[in-house]
Amino acid sequence: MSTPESSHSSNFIRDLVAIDRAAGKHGGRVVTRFPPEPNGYLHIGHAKAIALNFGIAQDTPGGMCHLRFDDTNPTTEDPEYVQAIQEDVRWLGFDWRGKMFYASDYFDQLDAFAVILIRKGKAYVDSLTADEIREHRGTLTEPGRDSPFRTRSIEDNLDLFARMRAGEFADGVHVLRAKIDMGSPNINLRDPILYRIRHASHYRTGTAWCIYPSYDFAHPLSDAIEGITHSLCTLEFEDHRPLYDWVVAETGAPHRPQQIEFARLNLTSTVMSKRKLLELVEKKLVTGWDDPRLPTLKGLRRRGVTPEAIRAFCEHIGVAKRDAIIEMQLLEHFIREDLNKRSPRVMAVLRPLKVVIDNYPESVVEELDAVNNPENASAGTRKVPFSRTLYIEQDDFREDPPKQFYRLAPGREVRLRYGYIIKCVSATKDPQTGAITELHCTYDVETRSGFVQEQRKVKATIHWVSAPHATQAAIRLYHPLLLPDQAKLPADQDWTRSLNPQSLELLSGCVVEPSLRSAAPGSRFQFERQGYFCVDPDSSSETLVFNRTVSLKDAWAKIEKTQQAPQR
RNA sequence: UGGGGGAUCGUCUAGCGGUAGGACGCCGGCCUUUGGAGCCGGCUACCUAGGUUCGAUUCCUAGUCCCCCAGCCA
Repeated sequence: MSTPESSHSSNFIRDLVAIDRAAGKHGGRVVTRFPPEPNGYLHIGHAKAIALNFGIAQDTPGGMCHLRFDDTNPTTEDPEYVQAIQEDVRWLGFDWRGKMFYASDYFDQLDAFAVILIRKGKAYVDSLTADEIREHRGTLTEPGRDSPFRTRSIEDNLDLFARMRAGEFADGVHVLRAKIDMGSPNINLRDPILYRIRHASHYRTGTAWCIYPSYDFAHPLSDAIEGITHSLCTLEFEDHRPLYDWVVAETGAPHRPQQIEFARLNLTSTVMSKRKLLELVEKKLVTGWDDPRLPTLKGLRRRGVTPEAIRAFCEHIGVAKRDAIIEMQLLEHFIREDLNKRSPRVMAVLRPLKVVIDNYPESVVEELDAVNNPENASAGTRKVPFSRTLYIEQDDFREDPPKQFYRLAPGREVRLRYGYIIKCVSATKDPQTGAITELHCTYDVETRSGFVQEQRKVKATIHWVSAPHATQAAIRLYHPLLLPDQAKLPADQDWTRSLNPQSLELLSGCVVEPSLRSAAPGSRFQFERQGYFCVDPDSSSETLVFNRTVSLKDAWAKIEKTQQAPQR
């Protein structure tokens, strides 16, 4: 039973669902739901919930997963978000198969359920102020006290609730509360609020209503109305579960869903809370909700991350009840793994250093054959122009090469990818700054790529771009949003102080091979030896703009780092 | 000090009374016209203390530590 029969690894929720199904609970049906409030954009934490809910439905014969907008708070919600959320869920590769709902569609039914509760004496209109209600609620260690209005007659409650609904009262004057137990050790059971007055226009129902149900009332009933069998949510709702069950039972709702909680996703070196994301956007600390530094799905998409990578990540991290913080490197691993298989390779020089091949004829241009993707032979080959002057990466030359540096240095040889072995003859320096401005090299005509007669080995192969054929580009490199080891600032301190001021690195004057000239926004490439990049929508016909999705693993960077770190 | 949850390699995660497995990461090697990819090998983990049992990560007891809850947010 617990052996995985699909591509999905199991987890305790899948196990519970399988057990219920085997036992014929809910008639053997499995219906889950993803219930966002349309008050913000989705992020990778939501992706975990989406993958879980839709994944279970997908893997269960006859299983369904609904998309439901929990839009019970008119003051925070916006249709822009309902659109964006649908796009994001679809982009991730999931399909609600027409089962898209809104809690606001249930306002009539919810209202009727509230009346049922009032009639049963299980709900009452409270006329305490918000402050008074808080005072009566007690504390974590002290029980609450009954409101003086708790004993109102059913008739009065019915009348008052009708007048609340009719708009006779201002915001906050009355509230409908469940009559449960003000002494409960579970604060959620101390007569929770079911309805509040809000004279606000709802983006879907307009001004038809001026009372709105709370989450604790609307959510379980929405689940029940839709016939949800397994209502999956995050851990912080664990002690709402008794209330969830109470609402479903006391209203006599026709169906009893089961709430199951799991730990939300946390990732290192980024922020996931709605509040912090919003703050970053509003204070213009990032460029918008789709800033590629953000873990929003829009941001990840713009950065070049694929939905396949996100799904693989979600699958791998599992679902459990213990709080966990997943290392960003794990996400990066799945991004690289996916991009490695699918990305065409091209050559691009991020920080160009001009190279003149002194013994190469000036007027000649050769078209060299380059492999598009060594992981995928069917991707074929392309021609890359080679000429006497070209650009290589500044990092690929060292005037005074350290140990284990295999690249170019005075008197040293290196292979130009798909081309010749060249030897560095001299380096020209800026007399002012001492910076290397130009390299002079010679090439060995015998060593052209593909010529078999000579099998000379060199330690390194470097990428390059022919100078006269180069296409200009701007490239954006992204670094962690947060400074390392700053995750735990004192709570009273401004968290934005832990932001990495260098999270965005803008490179201009980059050069890329000419095959990229007309690359479309969104297209992804591996820049050989550098990383995975995608064309940003900011690209224009004049300037190509690339985002680095993720770097390639860099063995030399590691060596260099350990060389610099003195032994202890 | 109320209630609800949770503790397994550095980080995630499996385990359901019978040699603690996998992934990421890290270290080393092989291979390589990407210091990429791939391949091979290695890496001080069951919170503590008792108990039950032939045998405990698993069951029991008592602790310890961590997370959540006092919105008319979700």
